[in-house]
Amino acid sequence: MRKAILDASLGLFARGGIKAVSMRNIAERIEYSPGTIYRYFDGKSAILRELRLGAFAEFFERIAVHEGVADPVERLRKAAREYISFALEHPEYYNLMFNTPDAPSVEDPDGVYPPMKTLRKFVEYVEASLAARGLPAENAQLVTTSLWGTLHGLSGLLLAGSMRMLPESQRLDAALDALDYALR
Amino acid sequence: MRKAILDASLGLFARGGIKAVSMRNIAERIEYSPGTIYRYFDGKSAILRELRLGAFAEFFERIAVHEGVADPVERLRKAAREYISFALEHPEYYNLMFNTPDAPSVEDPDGVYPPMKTLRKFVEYVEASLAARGLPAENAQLVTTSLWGTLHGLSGLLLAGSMRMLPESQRLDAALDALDYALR
Amino acid sequence: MRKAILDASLGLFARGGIKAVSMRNIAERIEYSPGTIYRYFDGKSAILRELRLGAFAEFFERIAVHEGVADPVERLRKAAREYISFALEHPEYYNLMFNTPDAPSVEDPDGVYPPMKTLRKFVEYVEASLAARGLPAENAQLVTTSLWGTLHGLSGLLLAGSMRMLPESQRLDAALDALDYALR
Amino acid sequence: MRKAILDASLGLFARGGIKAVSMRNIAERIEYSPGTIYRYFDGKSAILRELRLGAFAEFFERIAVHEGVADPVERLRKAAREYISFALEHPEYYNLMFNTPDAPSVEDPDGVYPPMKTLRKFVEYVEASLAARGLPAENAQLVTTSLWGTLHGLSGLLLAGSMRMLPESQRLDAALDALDYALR
DNA sequence: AATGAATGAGAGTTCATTCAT
DNA sequence: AATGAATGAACTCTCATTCAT
Repeated sequence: MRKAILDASLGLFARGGIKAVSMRNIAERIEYSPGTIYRYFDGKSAILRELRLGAFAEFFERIAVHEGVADPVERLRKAAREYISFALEHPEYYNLMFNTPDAPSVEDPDGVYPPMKTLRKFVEYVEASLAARGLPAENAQLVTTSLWGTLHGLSGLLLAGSMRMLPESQRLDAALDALDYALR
Repeated sequence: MRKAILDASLGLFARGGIKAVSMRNIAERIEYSPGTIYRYFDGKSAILRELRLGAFAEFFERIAVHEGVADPVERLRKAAREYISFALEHPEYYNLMFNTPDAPSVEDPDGVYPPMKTLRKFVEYVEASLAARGLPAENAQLVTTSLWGTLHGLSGLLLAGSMRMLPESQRLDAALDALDYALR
Repeated sequence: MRKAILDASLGLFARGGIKAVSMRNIAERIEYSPGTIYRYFDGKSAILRELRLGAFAEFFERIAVHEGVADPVERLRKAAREYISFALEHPEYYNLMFNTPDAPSVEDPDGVYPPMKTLRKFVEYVEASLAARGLPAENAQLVTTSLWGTLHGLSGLLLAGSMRMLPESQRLDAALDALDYALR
Repeated sequence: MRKAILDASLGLFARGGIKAVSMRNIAERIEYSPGTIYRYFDGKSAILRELRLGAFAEFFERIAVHEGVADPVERLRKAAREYISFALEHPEYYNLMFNTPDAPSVEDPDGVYPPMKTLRKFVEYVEASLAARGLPAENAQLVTTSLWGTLHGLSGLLLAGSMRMLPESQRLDAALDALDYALR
């Protein structure tokens, strides 16, 4: 039931952005009265918070899905592609995580901003990749920041339709090529 | 007078995000009545549209400021740094351009999404840089996409405070290092 | 127009207590939309505040109406009777002043709780009365407190219907006799 | 169990006035569901009614506690002081009895407004006091009304903070002095 | 005996917009 | 050119109450 509310909220968000997520709209979608929602959530903020937490969790799962790949470089490359794939497949999640200025901030139990978990995973992969190539580990942070910025930027551009200099069919490939390029 | 309205709107946006930009608030700031604004703009959307167009224009100016630099590589590097500087110095412009999902979309007279103009400038710089290094021009589009993504991503991360894994004092340097790294 | 709003509010208060004073009800009474009220008042609190201030002012006027009476004792006696008359004639004012726990507190420009003004007038009258009888002025404060308490108490009892031990016709007289008694 | 509900309600009333007494809040305090309360009471009004009846009963007990005092005048004086003490020690009861306009009216089984019982006790004490001083009993009603009014008024003023013309430390003494004064 | 689910009404407030003057 | 007045819809949230289980 909390699930139904969250689903409805997510659906509204996907269609009309954060402005479309109102208690009234949610209530209408789930075909309950507005007041009922307050049995399951403390208020609008609580809903958005949970939604964002869920998005971050889902995101992390997707990034870590190639954990088992043996070759560190390949593992990193797959994780990076997964990042972009996720953004394209779940634009509503991605926007909710990174492009919703008005959303209430969320902190996980450690008081850490949620994407940190994913970021640390990337650092780990980068370190392994550097080691595999016999490069010094000291640059791991730097390389990860660069990569992370590239991933975030490409995703943002793809989602915002800011890559319209390219025909639609080529956009994803272009982004992935750019990514490979950034990865050397 | 249109200017006054736009200034007021921008000020409101800077302080409280898009939610703070209301006709009432604008009217109060310029010390006119709400209705008066409609003499100069068709409505709230028109104001935001113009504001965004102005932001894109300003943005382009800043990026092109190093046009006169002789060394193509240095020119590119300076433009790239200018990108990030602009985002940090004018977060309200940057957010209005790229991080305001609810804002009405703007197209310039050619029906082109405004950042394209800036993007093309980058392509130009990249091509010159590649040529200067004796590299084939065919990769220019690709390199630019990668660079653009990185710039957009790093700016977004800096503005959103998503680089909290680093102490504040190091964030900008880290981003610039990552940028240099991406530029080789 | 502010007047119309205040009148409507007072009417609602008189009929149904503070709970009946809602923005919606006021709007309905004045036959305007709820939003319109906000052109004239900052909100519900502002309305209630003004209403209370008006009540206190009206109250003071009534108490001071016998200012010109020459005999100090008679002047005091008349003021005291006026107190009770006011409470009975304008129960909505009296209740708004003294029996509306949820009402927002009001302070006059000097930061003084408004009934103080009336209270000081009573002190003045009491002092004059004591002097007229050759009694020491040092007891003025004490006598006034006693008298004020009696007036407040009798008014409260009359308004709350707590004097039902007496037939209705005798209540006011009984209270006034009690008052005279208290005044010696 | 009814007790638990009433206790919870009283606690809520004490903290936040009548607005804080909601079925939801009560349910939360007793750690039952809102619906359960309806097994024990017909609704919110029934709870408040019972609460008020209890308050009046408690009040009466306190007033009558000096029943055994031999000297009639002293007995009356003690009862009067008890009145004010009770109001100060149990403001929640006192306010519920006399200063809660929205509360449902209560009538005891004889169809009598509950404070009548206490009032009659006062009449009794006053009559005895008059007799002890050799004064005619016919004035008893009158004297009692005056005294009752004074007690009610002083209590109300003390509770409402309307005696701010005096420093806090002196307020109670001033009220008691005024009371003694009224009692001659 | 108790719950959990749900409702419908109502609260205060803000908004973009219109329009006669 | 500008205002002041007004609207109607939207917003989040709380409430007393009911009722099948």
